[in-house]
Amino acid sequence: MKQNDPVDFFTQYLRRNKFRITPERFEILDTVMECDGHFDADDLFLRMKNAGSKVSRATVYNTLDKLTDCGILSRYRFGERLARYEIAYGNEHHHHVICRSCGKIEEFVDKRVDRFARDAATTLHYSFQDAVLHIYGICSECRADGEE
Amino acid sequence: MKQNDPVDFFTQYLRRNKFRITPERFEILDTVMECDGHFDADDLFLRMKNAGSKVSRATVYNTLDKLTDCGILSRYRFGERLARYEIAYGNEHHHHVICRSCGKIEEFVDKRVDRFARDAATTLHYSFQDAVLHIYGICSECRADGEE
DNA sequence: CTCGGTGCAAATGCTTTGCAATGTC
DNA sequence: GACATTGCAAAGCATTTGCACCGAG
Repeated sequence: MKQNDPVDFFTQYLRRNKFRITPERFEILDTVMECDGHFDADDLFLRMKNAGSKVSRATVYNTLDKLTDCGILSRYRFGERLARYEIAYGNEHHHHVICRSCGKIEEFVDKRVDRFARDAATTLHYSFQDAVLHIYGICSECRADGEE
Repeated sequence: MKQNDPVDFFTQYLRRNKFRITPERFEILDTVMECDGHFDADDLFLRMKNAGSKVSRATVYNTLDKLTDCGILSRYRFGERLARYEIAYGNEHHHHVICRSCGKIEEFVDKRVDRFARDAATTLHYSFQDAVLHIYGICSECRADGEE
């Protein structure tokens, strides 16, 4: 049972919202789907540019917005000014542990946190969209380095 | 039993780290302690400027860093580019529910989330510093407005 | 008296915008 | 053909930096 692919999903989203189907949008989606882990807008733009693409930064930003909007991507800010993205489509929802020293990011799944988050939203009469848990600390390698 | 005040606390932090005791730093701390809820660097700078202060933006940013560092303030980014601050000193640790429509932010306390976060950090061999849970949704007023 | 801190203005870095040209519907 | 979308360059905005002066230790 194959889940229908992100290209179809994005096409439907664009149609539903009366956005146009442009080659740039799908070129960006294709490049995005090849990323593993986190990436930022400029990573993506430069990767495309180096691969010979003509897309502009403006279009990359515009499309990243739409991909985030429809849930294909998740957007995060790990205490920085730049936005980082990650593929959400077809991946299990997870949280992040970030090392304040080297910036390394690890993931973990905790359904209980998601459930509590949903409950908290309901209690405060908010509809629930999503919950983002960031845990900050120092990873074991950095602690070892610091001991010298 | 009165807890010793933030001015003493900040003084000790500065001494301990061999930073200088300057009037600007305490002028900023005083203004910060008068804030309720969330504020950003420019809020603070303008409030001080309007009150006749001579402090510069650079000093405000520098001091906000130090106040965050020593734990008097918490710094957040609610999916925006600007950083928001809130007094942490003497307040219970809490999480936030944010309305994606009007930007309203409400707080709630959930010790279980903090405990799970600490456990996750430990499991991944990170020392634990802090955990930030942001829950996004739409508040009841905005949902009502949208129905018209 | 030394060097960290300050104010100011200019620089930076990520993101958005204005505008004329283009291509989808 | 209308008008959303594009590419480009310029603007915007939060924050940082360079530098000359100042003042805490």
